[in-house]
Amino acid sequence: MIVRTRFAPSPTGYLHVGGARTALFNWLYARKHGGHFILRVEDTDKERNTEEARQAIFDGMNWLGLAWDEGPEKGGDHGPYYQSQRNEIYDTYFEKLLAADRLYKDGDAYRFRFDRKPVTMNDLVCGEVTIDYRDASNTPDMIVRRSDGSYVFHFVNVVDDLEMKMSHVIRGEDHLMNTPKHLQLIEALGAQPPQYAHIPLILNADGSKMSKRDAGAAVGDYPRQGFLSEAVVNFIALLGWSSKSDDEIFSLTELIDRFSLEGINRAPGRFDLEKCKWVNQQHIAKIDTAEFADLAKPYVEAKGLPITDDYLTVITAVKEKVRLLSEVPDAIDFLVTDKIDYDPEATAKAKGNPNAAHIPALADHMETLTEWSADIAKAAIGEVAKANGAKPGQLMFPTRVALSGRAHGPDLGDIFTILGKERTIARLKAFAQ
RNA sequence: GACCCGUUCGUCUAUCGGUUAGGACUCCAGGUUUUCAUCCUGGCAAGAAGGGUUCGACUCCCUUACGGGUCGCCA
Repeated sequence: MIVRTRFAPSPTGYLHVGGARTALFNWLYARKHGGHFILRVEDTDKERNTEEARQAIFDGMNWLGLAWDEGPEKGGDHGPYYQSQRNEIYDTYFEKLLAADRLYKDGDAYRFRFDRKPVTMNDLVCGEVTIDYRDASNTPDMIVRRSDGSYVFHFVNVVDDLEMKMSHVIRGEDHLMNTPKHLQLIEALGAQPPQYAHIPLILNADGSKMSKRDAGAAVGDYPRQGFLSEAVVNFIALLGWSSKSDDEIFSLTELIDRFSLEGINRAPGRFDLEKCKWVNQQHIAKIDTAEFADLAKPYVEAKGLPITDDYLTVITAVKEKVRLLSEVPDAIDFLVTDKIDYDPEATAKAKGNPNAAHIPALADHMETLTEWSADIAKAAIGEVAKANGAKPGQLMFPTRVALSGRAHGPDLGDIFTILGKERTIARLKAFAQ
């Protein structure tokens, strides 16, 4: 059997992390088993569909790196991949149900007559679940065709999964109660159902239901916030799935290698932005400097900062200091421009430090230097400190604040190297004033 | 309300009857870094409650509580 999975969003809003994770799990499962991953657009709700939403979903999928083997912009043997273009196919299946005497009119609409019996599904995540369809009050016959002649979700979704030869349907738990309906439809059509796996939903940090407006909900916000796509993929994979090992940082290919449906959890998970940032930091640490420099460049330019000749050196100095790409501009601004925002708290602390009194002496000493390097400049601190009966380390904090205006930042040696002798001395003198 | 799924540190999770209940994020304390960060070490912190079954239960069963989902001519 060839594994075929799909992601079937309706273009009515931006790509949500829950949807992204559903797409990811389907994609991973297909890749893991050498199968095919299909993208199908469920645009049967003409009222709510928008082109912007469709584009946002495609953009989100592309950014996450979840390429589809069949679908819009790609083609395939089971198209068209927009449900709005598949009406003739649905008509055929509708006729089949009609011929089987499973439909009856309700006004101008058509309802599907359920078999009044217990329906058991064998979910790959939830296990055996039985819904008793003898209780009609709980399971009223469902509309499959509206009075305007259009078909509803349950019907087209089932027809397409059959027509597109899906082997596995991995979807959100919000569909669990829909599955027996779909099973009934498939049985009435005399077809074999795919295997189902229902994954738990994603909640906000406080346990409330995550909606489109909540922080972290829209995949489209992540690039803007400075997340690496692979980190986001890594994080959402970990929300509701476990590799059953102590490892947590995975590349896309490592995820494919480790993924299995057995590792999916049953309880809904809460979205923890702090951990997501930590995962991002770990991924930043893993990529090489040149790639990091390229990724950070748009953020630097967006803030109006110049890309200096020594940009790579500057970037190297802060690579381990940031968790998000968007933090890069603030981390390097004092290195690539001469405008320094002196943090009041750090400045007060530095000025209050008795060793700050030696800053002018340090500047004077540095002016006598004929050569300049990180080591030479650091040695200068050592000498000035010793001459004044202080430890070198004690002079480093005031120096750091004098040069950067803040308490945290790159290695002092890196700062010396990037600023050079003249700018270093100028800043020391300015600070001492 | 009915039906379905679930419940291990604050959060994400490991454990598939026998463990001092392990790891990660966060937080705290040390150490490395002459500075910042990284990093390393240590610490705080959990089986919702009550009944069973069993020599033995976080693990299996029941009840209750709590959380989530579904009950559309939305998807």
